[in-house]
This record gives sequence, structure tokens and C-alpha cells, in this order.
Amino acid sequence: MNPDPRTIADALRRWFAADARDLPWRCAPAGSRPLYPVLLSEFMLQQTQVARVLIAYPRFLARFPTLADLARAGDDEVLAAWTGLGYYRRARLLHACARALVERHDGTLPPDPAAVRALPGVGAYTAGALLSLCHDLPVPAIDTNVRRVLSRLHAAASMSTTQAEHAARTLHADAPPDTPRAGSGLLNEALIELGALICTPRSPACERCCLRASCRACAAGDPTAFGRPAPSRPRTTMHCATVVIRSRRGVLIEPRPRQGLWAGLWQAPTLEDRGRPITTHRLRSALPVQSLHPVDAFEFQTTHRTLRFRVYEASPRPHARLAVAPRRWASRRELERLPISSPQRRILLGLSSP
DNA sequence: AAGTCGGGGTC
DNA sequence: GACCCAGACTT
Repeated sequence: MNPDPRTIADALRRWFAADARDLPWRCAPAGSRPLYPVLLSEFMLQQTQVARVLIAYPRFLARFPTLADLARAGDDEVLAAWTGLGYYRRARLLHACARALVERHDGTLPPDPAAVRALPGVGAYTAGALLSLCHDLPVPAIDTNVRRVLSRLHAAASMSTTQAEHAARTLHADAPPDTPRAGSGLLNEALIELGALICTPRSPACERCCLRASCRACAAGDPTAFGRPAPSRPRTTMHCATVVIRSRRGVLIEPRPRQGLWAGLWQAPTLEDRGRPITTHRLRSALPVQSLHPVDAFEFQTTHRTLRFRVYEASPRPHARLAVAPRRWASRRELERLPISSPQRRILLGLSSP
């Protein structure tokens, strides 16, 4: 059985037209959608579930209503608007991408795959999404959903990038990627939507799937055996000790290193160690404080590590100069406008989520 | 090809 | 607990 590409593409488009979700960034037909909503939603949706983006998207859009607004914004403003979404590098890349679009392409999306792929933060998937959704160009947009759908269609345990691209191009009738073709954006969006709603990782709803007659995994009986991602690595542990120091001018904060976890975000002064917990002795030699009082202890999980926080309150030593650059005091009002990680928001603002 | 980079919802 | 998520970038 070689599933007929035209049959599959037609079934996908019909199903999408009838059953697609009404999402805020789907503000115009796939294929002729304005750039900014597509750009913003695609960056936010990288490794991030729709439910979370639904909360952040309108907030960000209210803060930066147009591409030009975003392009001329400040770094910390953009990062702060990204609060809670994680993978903060995306915010910096989105910002750089907006500036590049304004400077190189007059704020529009060039109908040119090579030029789009050259934009900051735009990889193979995002380039395909932008080109197909904005200009109806027949370029594959292979995300984790589409890879799973294609793997199951062909009953492949897994698919290399090359194999997935070949399968996707076939669905686009091997049309040249630099010439618009009606229905290209709709096809890509339908493939993604099918993976998100029907052909799900753990419990696919084959009985409701528009492709069940063409799907080799469905015919094989257990679709979950196909298109599984590689197993993930175990988490490592990191010990963190954070000191909250208050004065009349607010609370003492510092920027994190430019590289690594939460790069460049603000925090109360924090020491970290991969091996053993931070001793109060080490804290005292790193900061001119006296009388450290433990006030909180909690674990924070990210995908790749467990962070064990110990939080202290401290008073400064007499005549000690604490706010030495880049450390500085910040009022609560200021804190609310700065980019701060979730665990530090809990420490500094008493919040567990944005 | 493998490692890094958040955060929280779901099962 | 483990799994999952409209990936991109660096090494």
C-alpha cells in the first residue's frame, strides 16, 4: 500500500476546514496570513504547548502591537514580556528577527526560502511555517507533530530529517518551493493540527482520523509503536543558595551570566554548585552580610536538571557597599518590569507563576 | 550527532 | 514519577 499523496492531502484539508481549533493567531486563511501573528505564534510555540501560548500571546501582543513596535523595543522589555514561557533565547532571537525583517525586508516577509531561513531564530520548521502560512509556498513545515504523523503513515519506527522532508514534499506534490501553490499553508497547518488533536503521542484517536484508510501504522494495529522520539537523558542536580537583602531602596539584585541557564535574567544574589549544598560560610565570604536567616527551601525542576534552592534573608555588614555594579537595588515596582526566572519570581515577588 | 536551553500540564 | 511540547543553535 503506497498511500496516494493527493488523497491524503485532500482529506487533510477537508478535515481541517471542518474541525480545526479557533486559535487567536489563525486570524486569516492559511496561505495569506499577516506576518506578525504568524511570526510571534511560531516563536512562542517552539517546544511550548498551545495552552501556555494562549495565555502569553495576547499579553505580548498588547505590549508590542506591531512588528515595528517589537523591533524598536529594549532587550529587557522583550524578555520581561516573555515571562513564564521559558527558553528565553527565543525572545532574544525573536527580537533580532523583528529587527532584521524591518531592516532587510521593510517589515515584510520575503517570498524567498533562503532569505527567510537566514533570519535569526528561523530554522527549517519555522521557515516552512512562515512561507506556507503567509505566502502559500509549498515548503514543508516539519515539527514534532508532523514527524509523528508522517512516521505513522509510513509505519516507520522513526524518521530522519531527510526522510520526513521527502515524505512531506510528496504531499505537496513535489511542487517547486519558490512558487505559490494554493492550499500549501492549509496542508501544513492541517498536518500539525492532526498531530496535535488526533494522532497524539500516547492515545491516538484512529477511529476519528481522516487518514485511517491510508495509514500503515493504523493497519498494523498499534500506532504508538511508530514515530516515537529518542529517550531523554536523566536530570542532574544543582544546589542554589539565594540571599535576599533589603534596604530603603529595595532589594538587591544581580544579572545572571550571559551564557547558560536563564542567561541575562535578574535574580537575588545566588551561588550555585553542582556537587554539594552551599554553606553559609561560602555565602558570607561572597557577600558582605551578617546574620543569615533561612526563610525558604524548595526544589525547582527544569527539563534537564533539579535545582535545590535554599533562601536566606540577611542584613548588610555596617558600612558595606552592596550595590556594586552590576548589582543594584530594585523596588518591587521595578522588579515587576524586569525579566526574572520562575524560581526567582517566587523568591523576590512571592509568586509561583506569572 | 549530541548537548543545551524553561516551565508546567497531563497521565 | 515520566512524558510531552508547532525547535534553534552550538560544539
